Amino acid sequence: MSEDATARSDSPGSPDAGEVRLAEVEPRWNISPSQPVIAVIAASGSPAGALTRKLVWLRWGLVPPWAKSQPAGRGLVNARAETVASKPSFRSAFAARRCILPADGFYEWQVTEDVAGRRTKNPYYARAPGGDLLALAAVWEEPNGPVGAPLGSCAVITAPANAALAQVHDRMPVLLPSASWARWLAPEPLDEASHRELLRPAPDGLLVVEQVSTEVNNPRADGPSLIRAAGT
DNA sequence: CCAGACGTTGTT
DNA sequence: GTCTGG
DNA sequence: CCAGACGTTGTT
DNA sequence: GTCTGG
Repeated sequence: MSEDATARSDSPGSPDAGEVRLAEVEPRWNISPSQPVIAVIAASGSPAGALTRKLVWLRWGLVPPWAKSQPAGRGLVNARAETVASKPSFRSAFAARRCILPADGFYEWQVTEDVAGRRTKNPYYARAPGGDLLALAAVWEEPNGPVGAPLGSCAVITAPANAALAQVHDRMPVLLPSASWARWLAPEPLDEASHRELLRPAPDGLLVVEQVSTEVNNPRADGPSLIRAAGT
């Protein structure tokens, strides 16, 4: 699966790499792993009970804190809601560095086999019916190496697909309702009850899911036409 | 004890 | 850093 | 996530 | 098949 979200994203400038300057953000329609995404995190030093937030650029593909630097691969793109609290790669991030990736929607791929046994990958775009931004739950890490990796990194948390998406794929990103944003972003461990309450599949009816052109299968393709429903 | 993995998705 | 496997 | 590349010595 | 790049 992939949360190739249509967050508004662009390459950060060298100075202030992690700082988001909204006026310079360009819209994106095909964000894939390894690329910068905009994340909402708790501002450091915000007092408990008076959380302040800030926007930062993170690279999609979490690099665990014990890794010396950016690994060869793409990093850890997803973390399962069922295991994110205990896996060594995510445990510390889940305890102290939860974040939200704002996105207008996300893609999921339906893999099917035709009669000849060939696999086809058909993309679907999921979004809120009213056009509201979605809040994708994620965890993040600070950059590890001394120099060379200016951005932090993040992994999207997934849960079992809800009914709206189950026909397309068996997993989906965890989507957080606004009422839970503050609790999710607070930089301290989540109690077990909150963990179970927040990290579950989105309610059915939250999303409209439409098939889109396989044009989006090319990671270099971008533009508003990618989210146009197929056949329209 | 030390060495080596540490993640997911999807595919076989 | 921490857990798992040998 | 998907798409596309994947390699070196030595020869033309 | 597997890795890299986007």
